[in-house]
Amino acid sequence: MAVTIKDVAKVANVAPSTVSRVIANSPRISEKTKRKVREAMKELGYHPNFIARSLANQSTKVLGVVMPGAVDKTFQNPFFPEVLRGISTAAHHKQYAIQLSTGVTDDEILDGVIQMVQGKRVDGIILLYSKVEDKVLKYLVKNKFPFVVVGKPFTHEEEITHVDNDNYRAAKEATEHLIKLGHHSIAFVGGSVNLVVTIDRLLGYEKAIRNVGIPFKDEYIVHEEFLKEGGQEAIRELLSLDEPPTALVVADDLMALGILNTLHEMGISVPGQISIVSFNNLLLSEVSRPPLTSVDINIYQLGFQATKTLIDIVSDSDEPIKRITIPHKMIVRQTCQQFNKEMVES
Amino acid sequence: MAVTIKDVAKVANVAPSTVSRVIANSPRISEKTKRKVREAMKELGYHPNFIARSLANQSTKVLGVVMPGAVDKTFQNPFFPEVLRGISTAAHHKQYAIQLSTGVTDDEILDGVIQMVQGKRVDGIILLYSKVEDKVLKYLVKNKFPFVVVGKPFTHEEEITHVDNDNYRAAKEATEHLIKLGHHSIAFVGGSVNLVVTIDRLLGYEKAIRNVGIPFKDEYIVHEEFLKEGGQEAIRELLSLDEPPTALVVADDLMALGILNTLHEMGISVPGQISIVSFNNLLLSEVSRPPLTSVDINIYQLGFQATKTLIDIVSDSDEPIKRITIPHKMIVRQTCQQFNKEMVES
DNA sequence: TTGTACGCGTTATCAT
DNA sequence: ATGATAACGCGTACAA
Repeated sequence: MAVTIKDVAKVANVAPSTVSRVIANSPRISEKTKRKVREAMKELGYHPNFIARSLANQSTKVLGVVMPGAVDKTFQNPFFPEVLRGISTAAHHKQYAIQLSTGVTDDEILDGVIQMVQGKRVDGIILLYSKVEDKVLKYLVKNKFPFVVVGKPFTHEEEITHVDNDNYRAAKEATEHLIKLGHHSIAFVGGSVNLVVTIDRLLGYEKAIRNVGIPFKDEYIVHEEFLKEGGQEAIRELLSLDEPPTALVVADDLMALGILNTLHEMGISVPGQISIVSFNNLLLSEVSRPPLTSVDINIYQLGFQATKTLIDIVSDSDEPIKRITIPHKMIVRQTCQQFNKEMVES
Repeated sequence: MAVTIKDVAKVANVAPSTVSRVIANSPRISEKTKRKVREAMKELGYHPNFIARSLANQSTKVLGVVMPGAVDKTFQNPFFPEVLRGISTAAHHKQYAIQLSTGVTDDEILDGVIQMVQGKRVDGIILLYSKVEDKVLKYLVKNKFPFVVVGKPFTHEEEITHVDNDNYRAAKEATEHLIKLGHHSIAFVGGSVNLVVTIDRLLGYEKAIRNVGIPFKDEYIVHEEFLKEGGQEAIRELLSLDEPPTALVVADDLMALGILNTLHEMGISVPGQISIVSFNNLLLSEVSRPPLTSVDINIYQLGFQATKTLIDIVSDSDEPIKRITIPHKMIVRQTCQQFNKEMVES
């Protein structure tokens, strides 16, 4: 059996409670006994038992992180390691541990969350996605369990603490970038329509084109998963239109990569014949060919701030609701080019 | 305060211990009382408190996962989400939760592990990397704490349960593939020399070339981080040699991607002038240009089996030491080509 | 300043 | 088949 607070107490000739107070560094303990106790702790190699502490405290110092459905490939998106890095850093900083929850179906995920919450395994939860009509989110609100979402809640935005980019503006700017280059036929290739981020970016795109009098065409809107396989289908559909687009706003770098590939196979040059701007600025956007013009959304900060905020919430229950916006920045590389006539004629 | 076992006991008119037995589905409880108790549980919305259970059981039903140093970009390698997916699935399956540990420096990582172990936060640990002289590994062995490593331990291989590919053979086969295509000048671009996987693959490479009488040249061995920035340097060095290689064995797809890019910038065609075979078969190897010939190491299985094994170990302490080898498979795409004279003459 | 005693929610042992 | 009771290791109100 491991060494406990009682063993330390015996060696130091004090009561267990005194040892406990030394651990908490209570000011009501004399320096002398503190030293004595600390020596005993070191001598015995004492380490506090977190489980016991949690039970006594009703607090675990653990944060739950809920990932979206790990439907095989979605998960390979480097977005996740990157948020995790931000989360880890912030958590580690405040001595919190991270518990991960995944599942392939929505019910499995909800199940995991219920385990975490009801089982009192975690003090708070970080939701790594935001979609319409999400059961997990509903469950958390209903049970008044502390949580933050990375992304923007679909409804009750003002009542839920969340950390997000201004995706509306980001997409608007990205689209305007293309417009400034002379493009008029701009298509939008987004991820799942259930994701709020897709909705926001679509709205930003729409605003930008409407602002300059370009009509919004349904045929120019393609929704696919945030993945490369999706990209291939999407692009083929678009190019078969009577008036094919000369530029694309793509919701994710990985998807853009797939599109780049498809275009290459079709013998269409980027940015020669089609310009592309995408989102996330993943590592791989630098090494794609050509390197992607991509909106950096500061994924690390998304995770970091979400965690920091959640810790504030769990450690002070009347922390106000916050809406934190992480700045984005368009990184111009080589997938965009001035519009010219040959594009459509080729 | 949440509903406890006692509340249920009262409602069902039984003792708390009986409720506990019903939860464990003890055969020594009559079906009648079981029904009664279960009804009470449902009525009150009872959920067992995992923390309390852990304290009583001395077991948490949590597995710790230790990632390598999150030195900014290394982490973006999709390898990690993919192992995590395997780990999650296996863990979920057996009702285990996953606790993540990261840190940027080695000491920070060790620190996290010590917290997990001494704090009794986890029942066992999965090490997601294997490098020479690893303090974490040493710590775990010294404390006889249950763990498995994904990869091959540098020493005491027979005494440590681990799940790995046969990287030696995989690299040997990859190299032989190039040899069969007529290549004689084959370079090896590996990741950090401290990683055992790098060492194994290098040995496999060496064996393959020695087998056919090709001398091993130091100048043909380049070590860089498993990253794309690294790739760029590596390739420049190689091509400045008197007798530049006509083929490359590259330790990671992400790195290969960087190399592909660099070569393109230098006006060197792949596979026209240089052939490449790399490892991991990440999603992105399909969408690179040209698509990468890559050895699929079945990352998901690596995580899945490691977790399954670890659970076996923690639930039955005299489980024997195991060495599990996950099969690999070379996926031939378009980065390799028959050697011909023009390659060197161009 | 320090010690005593109880509670946190379970499980397990020993009775009955 | 079930109930009392004592752990598990720690925190804390209350007492001294």
